Amino acid sequence: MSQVYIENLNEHEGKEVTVKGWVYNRRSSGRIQFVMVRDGTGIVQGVVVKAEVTPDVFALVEELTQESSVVVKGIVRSDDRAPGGYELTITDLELVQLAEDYPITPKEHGTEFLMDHRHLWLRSRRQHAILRVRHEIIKAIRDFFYERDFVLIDTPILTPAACEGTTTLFETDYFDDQAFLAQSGQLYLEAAAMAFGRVYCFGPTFRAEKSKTRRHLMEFWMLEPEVAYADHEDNMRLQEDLVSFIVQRVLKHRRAELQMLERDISRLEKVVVPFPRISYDEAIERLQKAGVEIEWGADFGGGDETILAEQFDRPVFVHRYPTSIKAFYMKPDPERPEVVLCDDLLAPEGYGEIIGGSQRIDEPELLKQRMIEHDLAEETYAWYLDLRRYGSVPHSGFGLGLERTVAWICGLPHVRETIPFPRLINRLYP
RNA sequence: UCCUCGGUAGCUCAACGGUAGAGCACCCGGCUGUUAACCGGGUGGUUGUUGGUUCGAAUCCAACCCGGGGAGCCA
Repeated sequence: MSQVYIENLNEHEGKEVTVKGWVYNRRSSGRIQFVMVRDGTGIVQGVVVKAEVTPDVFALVEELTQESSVVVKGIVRSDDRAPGGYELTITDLELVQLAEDYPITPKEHGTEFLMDHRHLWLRSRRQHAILRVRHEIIKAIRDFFYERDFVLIDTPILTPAACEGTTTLFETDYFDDQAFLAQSGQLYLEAAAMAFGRVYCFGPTFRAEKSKTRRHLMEFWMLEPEVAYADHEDNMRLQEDLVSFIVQRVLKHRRAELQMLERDISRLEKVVVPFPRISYDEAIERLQKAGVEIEWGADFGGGDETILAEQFDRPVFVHRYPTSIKAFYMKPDPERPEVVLCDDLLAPEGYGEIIGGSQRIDEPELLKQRMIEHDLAEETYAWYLDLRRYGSVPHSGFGLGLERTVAWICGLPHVRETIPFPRLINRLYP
């Protein structure tokens, strides 16, 4: 008799199976005991009746502590009284290890305590639901780009210099030289786009900003596609296609997890193309109309983004920001050089910016000029300028923050639960 | 870095100038269908740290440490 996973128990009704897992909780009532067993795929209630097992097994079950590891034999029965619809009438139980007092009890805990025990917190149902949605989103992203014949290009994590000069980088020693942890793969990806046409990278990204908000991690995962010969409009279409594809996929495959998280699914069902597009100019007008004191030329704060996003029922593009507040590589609008061909995609319900994208400068002279303006060392970026010397073409790309996307789709108030081991400003443990 | 809220039992919290408490966890006992089971009993405290005010401080004051939320910055 081989191991059966709890998520497949319905295929074994009436049969005796072996489940290998951990004790989630235990209740007793004299001559009958209920042991909740989880195995990573689900939770099932085991019923131990004193008259139906050996005295040794019954006594052993009485000793079981939360999270003790056990191998359970039992008969699968359908029962309306059981959480999940199926339960296991236990015939035998083998203790693998008796767990010490488990810190995370079935009662409430504070965030600090749970974060200190993140390695154990991952065993809880809520964390399972979130991380399975994350898993589904990652799979959706990879499928989306595979189906569209993009090539995955892994960009380096150790880099010699900043991508966008303003951001703080984690510094490290590189054989007595200086190196930084990558804050973006974009520049390398532009090189790859000139080689392969349609490419993307998807990996960890590091920012040493002393940010302390619900939207920031020091280490987060970013998806960055880059497409040769794509202009700003093509870029936004790719973004909305991707985001709606991700949402549809999660709705299709992870509905149970969303329900466990008590996510308002109707809000997600509205996320279909096309997404509304408003210019930065229009966004400023909308904010001023809403009573926000903001002038043309200023960047938006988190609150401003929320006000804008609340005016729509699906993610909204804000495009053509002032050149002065955006990155050096963004291409100015030929008809209005004071703005660049860029876009931010703001998620609904106050989740803020999940994508930032732009068409890139393809003229060598302008790019060189911008790099001088931004005090970027020419020798460090010589290779990047080469891309404009040898067959330069219009091209565009964007970056999608995975954790913000997971937080939005799951309806979580904070990004820290969207990654297995979050790196926050004051947390490097566990 | 700044603003704001908080730190009391292993955990979640109460007591807000006058003997430091409850629920859960844990230990003992009871219960044949429990659903964060329930019922009875028990163990468990340098009230974040240091100093001050007071007859008396968890409580009031100051500094510091740690954490939550927010700002800036960004995905």
